[in-house]
Amino acid sequence: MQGPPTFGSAFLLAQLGAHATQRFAERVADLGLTPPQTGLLRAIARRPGESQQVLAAELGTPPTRLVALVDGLEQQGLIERRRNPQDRRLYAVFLSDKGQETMAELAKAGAAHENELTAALSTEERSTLHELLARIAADRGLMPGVHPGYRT
Amino acid sequence: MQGPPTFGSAFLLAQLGAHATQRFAERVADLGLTPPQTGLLRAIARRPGESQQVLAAELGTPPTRLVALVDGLEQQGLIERRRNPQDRRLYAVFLSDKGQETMAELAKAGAAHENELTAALSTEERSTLHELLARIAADRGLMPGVHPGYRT
DNA sequence: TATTGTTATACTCTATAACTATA
DNA sequence: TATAGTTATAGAGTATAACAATA
Repeated sequence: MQGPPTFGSAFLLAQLGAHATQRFAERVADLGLTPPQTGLLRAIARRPGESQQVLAAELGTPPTRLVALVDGLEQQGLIERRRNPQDRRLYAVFLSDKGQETMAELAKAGAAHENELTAALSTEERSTLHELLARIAADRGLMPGVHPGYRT
Repeated sequence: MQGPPTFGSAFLLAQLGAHATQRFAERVADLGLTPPQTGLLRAIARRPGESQQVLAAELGTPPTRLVALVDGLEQQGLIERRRNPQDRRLYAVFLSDKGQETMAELAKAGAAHENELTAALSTEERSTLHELLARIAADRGLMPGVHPGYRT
């Protein structure tokens, strides 16, 4: 008998997703970061100079939550808040040089994480997996690169 | 250029895993349950009459956390605590008739969840995905059916 | 003295609402 | 009056430690 497996792909996705999140958290903790902070850092790197409101909207998180995240990154000297002279209510958020370096380290950590997680698969199987996962993510309406953990 | 994709399979797994968890939580909320409660209910169905200590060990969660979970299921009349006459410190935990019915509804919800999540894939692609995910889960040392969310 | 289950407590993460300063 | 950012507060969810009953 084949039929639907006892633990289907939906459960495996939830299980592996939680595992992946946990392992990633351990890796970035070595850099002094939390997973939400890394997502924000990437967003700032992609669109430097945006206001906190724009960043919050892009990540799909309440602006209040962003304050603490930005605070943490700023205290570590990874980003800079600069007042916008045209409209002094706004900050423009930028990566510092140290932030750029951290981004490079994050890329390394991400690659190591990717390799560890897919170690059981051949090169061809890895690309098959990636294609299937990307198709599901698109079908389910998930934004590329935006983790649902931010969502309101 | 091919190379490593910007958002690799590790990120897609985390993203899809969080999405799957969220959707599943919405579905079981209709049955008045939380995801951790459904995991416990399944564990009790698989091994009826075990003590809370054994159940906690099986799920990999602190025994103190199990108390609230068991309380919730008991208050809904889905399970029964029965004192063990040989050792009156222990409870033996069983599914009630209503609990059996809820298990059947959970199976239906799980199947609908599975179909929704893999809607973008053909039958053959679904089995390919399942095989690859199961291989990764085994390689990463994940227990079949045990969600890392329980882990200490 | 050890073990099962429980309660009390604290900590983390996040959201909601109220506030300030600028416009 | 409206908007950007902030602070205060409260609510989940979970872990750790202390406790009562039984062995």
